[in-house]
Amino acid sequence: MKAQRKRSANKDRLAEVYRAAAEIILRKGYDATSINDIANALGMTKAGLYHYINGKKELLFDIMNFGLDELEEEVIAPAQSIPNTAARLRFIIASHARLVTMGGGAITILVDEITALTPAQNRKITRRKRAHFDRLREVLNKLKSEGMLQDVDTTVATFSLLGMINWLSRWFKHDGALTEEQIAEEIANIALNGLLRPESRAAQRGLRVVRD
Amino acid sequence: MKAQRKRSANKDRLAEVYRAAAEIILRKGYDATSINDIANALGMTKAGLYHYINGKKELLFDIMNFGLDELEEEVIAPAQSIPNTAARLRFIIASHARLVTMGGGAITILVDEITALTPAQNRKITRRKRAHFDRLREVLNKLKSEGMLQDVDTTVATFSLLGMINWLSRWFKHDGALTEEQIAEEIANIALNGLLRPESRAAQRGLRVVRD
DNA sequence: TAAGACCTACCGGACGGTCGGTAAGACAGC
DNA sequence: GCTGTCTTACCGACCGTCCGGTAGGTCTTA
Repeated sequence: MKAQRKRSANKDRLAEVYRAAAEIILRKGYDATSINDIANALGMTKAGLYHYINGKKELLFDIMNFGLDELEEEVIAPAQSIPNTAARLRFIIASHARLVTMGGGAITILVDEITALTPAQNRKITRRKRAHFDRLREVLNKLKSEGMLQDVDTTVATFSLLGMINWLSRWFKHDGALTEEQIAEEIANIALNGLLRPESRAAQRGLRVVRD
Repeated sequence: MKAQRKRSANKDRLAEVYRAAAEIILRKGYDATSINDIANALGMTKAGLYHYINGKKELLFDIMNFGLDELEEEVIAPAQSIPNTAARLRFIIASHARLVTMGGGAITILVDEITALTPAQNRKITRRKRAHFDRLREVLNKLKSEGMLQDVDTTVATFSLLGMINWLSRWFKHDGALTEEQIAEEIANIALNGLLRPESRAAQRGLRVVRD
């Protein structure tokens, strides 16, 4: 029964469906997006759209997997060939940021609408996300063992990196002052070098202000 | 007709309503949370809950304003009394992070469910968010004029800071390895000092890997 | 002529919200 | 201290709307 075997003729239109659905879901959120919204955006009726998809949840699940495929293809795989660890980290940050800002690539983000999935789907996506997280943290651990990392917890650092990058989709506008390329570089700089100049760090370092 | 004049007897229960609603909305998202969900969590029926609220959107709007009040009270106001700019920035980052992780404080985050609001409500929340963003960027600009900032775009830097902090709510678990206090410090360190040791930056600096 | 790509029409259910109540208490007058 | 009035804090039943999903038909293309 499952619409598994999509032929090549079909495939182009199916990609359009994914692209349109991802764009709307990203903008309005999964729950607030109706099947009709997606169908209309494609110049179709709801029933027509059901010719291509097997349900709303499965559509979301497919799009998430598509986004994760993209991430592995465009960020992880090419990063493997960069021998220097610091340079590899920079590449991962910048290219992931580019994936978020570039048209369509923003799909990676809605990987976080996991609550809308069935438990089984949720588990699969969570596992893939977890694998990506671990790979990224592994890079930081390697840097640490090479003595190149500041004294930071690599788990918190990994989450912070992903936070910076994923938050991009909330504020980035294509007609803004900076290009996708410039923003990717800026984010990599901020993450790797921090905000303060090394010689200006005395003023805040060691200072802790705690509220009770 | 509007339920404006809530007496003090009423007020405690209203706070409970907000707290319960915020907790559920934060966990499941606004659209996926039904009025019934909130009512049940309070041991009430839907109609009973409507004794306290004037509608789902207005409930969300009230909670958002509550979160922003909290942010100004616990982060912005106390920061004013810190004269050193770098120390002030560190305090803002750490205390905002604490606000996100501490119980109930996570409310700040759902300020980002703005699409669910009416246009008028949306405008008001957006204005308050914008004001906060501007205040934060102003701190960075001041640091820049004092020559203490690295060569970064302060707009991108501000968004990145907020991204790191807000993303916290997605991964922080109260029973994790680090305390709220430790995580706040870690995030402040990462943001201010970056990931790489200053003397280890040559390997990646100036290196750009671009895909086409 | 058969399959693919759509459509119109419809269903069951969930949702936000409303309505007419009511139990329990506060408070006044006698 | 009893009675009648008013208010608060809720409830059960219900309504109209919209949503995800389906059944069955029609048009097009190879």
